[in-house]
Amino acid sequence: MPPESGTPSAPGVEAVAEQVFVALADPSRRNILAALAAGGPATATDLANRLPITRQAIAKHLTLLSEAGLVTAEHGERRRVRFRLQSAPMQVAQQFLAAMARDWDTNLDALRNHLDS
Amino acid sequence: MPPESGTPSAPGVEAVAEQVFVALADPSRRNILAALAAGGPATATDLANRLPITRQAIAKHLTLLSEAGLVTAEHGERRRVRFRLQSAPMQVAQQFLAAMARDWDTNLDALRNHLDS
DNA sequence: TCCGATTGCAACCATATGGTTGCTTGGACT
DNA sequence: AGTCCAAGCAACCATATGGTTGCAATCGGA
Repeated sequence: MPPESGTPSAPGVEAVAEQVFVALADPSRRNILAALAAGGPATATDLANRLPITRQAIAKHLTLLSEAGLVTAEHGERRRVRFRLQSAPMQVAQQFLAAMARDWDTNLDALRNHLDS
Repeated sequence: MPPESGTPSAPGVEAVAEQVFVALADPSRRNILAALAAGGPATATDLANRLPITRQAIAKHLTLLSEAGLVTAEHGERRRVRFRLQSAPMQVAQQFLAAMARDWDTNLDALRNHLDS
């Protein structure tokens, strides 16, 4: 049986969560996401005007964010590519965190009960 | 005004969240945490028996996890050091994720309203 | 047609990261 | 005293990562 249900090509909850964690672990990436949240969809060069790093660095981060599903690239007129935020993977990661924390506390309780017996 | 309330030496929500993201971005670190969740508090050598990496690698990961607040080191008898899970930072990171996703959707709504006007 | 602006691609660089081997330290037990 | 086992420390290595510069391709407009 496949490890996941839903869309046939679903990468798995943990895989999505890992990509989100990797993405959010970097400050520059968080800055890019914050800029997109504040100013709406934008291109790489547009972001390069507001952030202290070069356009190419931003482009690399955007491909990583795109692979993580946190942004989607929409090709518009005049060869421009606008990137839009996508909150779905973050909610997956959030569920993953919640399940992990719950698992920890559950097993801690089980350990406590074991020590009582 | 200080950026945070609560304990005077509080590192800030984003800083805690970043450390959690960094910690959880690595599979070996997640394996260590899973082993601790499954078997209860354990030492580095104990974990090295269950995981496919060396004790020293695990020790490095444990110091990182300890700095992130995800585990606490308790020194016992005969120079043993046991590591115990700590779920509090994960809940902080979870709140951070939730706030971020909410912020994204809020600003997307604001953009939509702006386009309507 | 030429120019400016924008995207994509490639090479390169410095540092961080994950992991290993090897050695020392330090008890606890015989 | 000698031995065994666990922990700490240090050097080292390969690769990943974040960032840069430079260049080619492509489009719209003067």
